[in-house]
Amino acid sequence: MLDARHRRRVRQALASLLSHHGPQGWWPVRTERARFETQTGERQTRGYHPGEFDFPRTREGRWEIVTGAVLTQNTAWSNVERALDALGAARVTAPEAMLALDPAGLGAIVRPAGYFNQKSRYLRAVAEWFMASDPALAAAPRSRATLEDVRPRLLAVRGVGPETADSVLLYAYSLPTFVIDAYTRRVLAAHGLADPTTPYEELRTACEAALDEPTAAERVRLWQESHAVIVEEAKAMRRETPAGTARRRR
DNA sequence: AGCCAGGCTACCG
DNA sequence: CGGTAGCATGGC
Repeated sequence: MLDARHRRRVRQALASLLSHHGPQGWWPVRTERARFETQTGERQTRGYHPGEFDFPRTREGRWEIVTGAVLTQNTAWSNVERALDALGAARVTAPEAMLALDPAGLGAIVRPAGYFNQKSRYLRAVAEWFMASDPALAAAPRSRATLEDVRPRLLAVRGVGPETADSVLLYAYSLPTFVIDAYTRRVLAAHGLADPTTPYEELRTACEAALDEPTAAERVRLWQESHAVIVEEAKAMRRETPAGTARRRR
């Protein structure tokens, strides 16, 4: 997995996925994209911004990514959208607004995303982190040093594990870290590139080594797009072999 | 009718 | 360390 030949195969597989699926424009930031649409008159749904890498542009957008990253834990994105809609309808779109509610009240709003008792507690915990950390982080250099400073402290927040942390750092703050999730493991395994049980940190450093780029900005763009096309590919794989059909052949 | 979904915590040996 | 139960809704 870590030798030069495997790194090359990972890079080739990613290049193929990138050209096959095309620009993705992750992470979807619905509120900001809506504002952008009105300004330009473009019609683009669901907040994705393919080919543009300067999102999110606002505190509200960064917080929406944090919220979505927590809500999507082991949960279909369609259910997360329902919960985000409910938060918007209730005007609970800032960390301060979530902390102003009691946990049960917040849980009632995010109910469609499932695990709502846990997730309302997680959201309140990460709201505290966000209010304390976002001002400096938004202005910090998008460097490995910034990443290594903030990542352990984000991981210390209740409800934030490695995938949630890396999604926030990569997509809300454009920091150079690679997101490993169930999709990543499935796609790598399908290409015979990694054992899906490989520990998180090991997979992350391996993917980062395989998909290195000359500059920090290019690295972040590649890693943002890579995770997005891995998700597309994994969903395509699922459509071709739905659960229950001959996954286990012989 | 089940099985599954972009995890994480707590607890066990 | 590796393994597992519990958490919950909506789609197929």
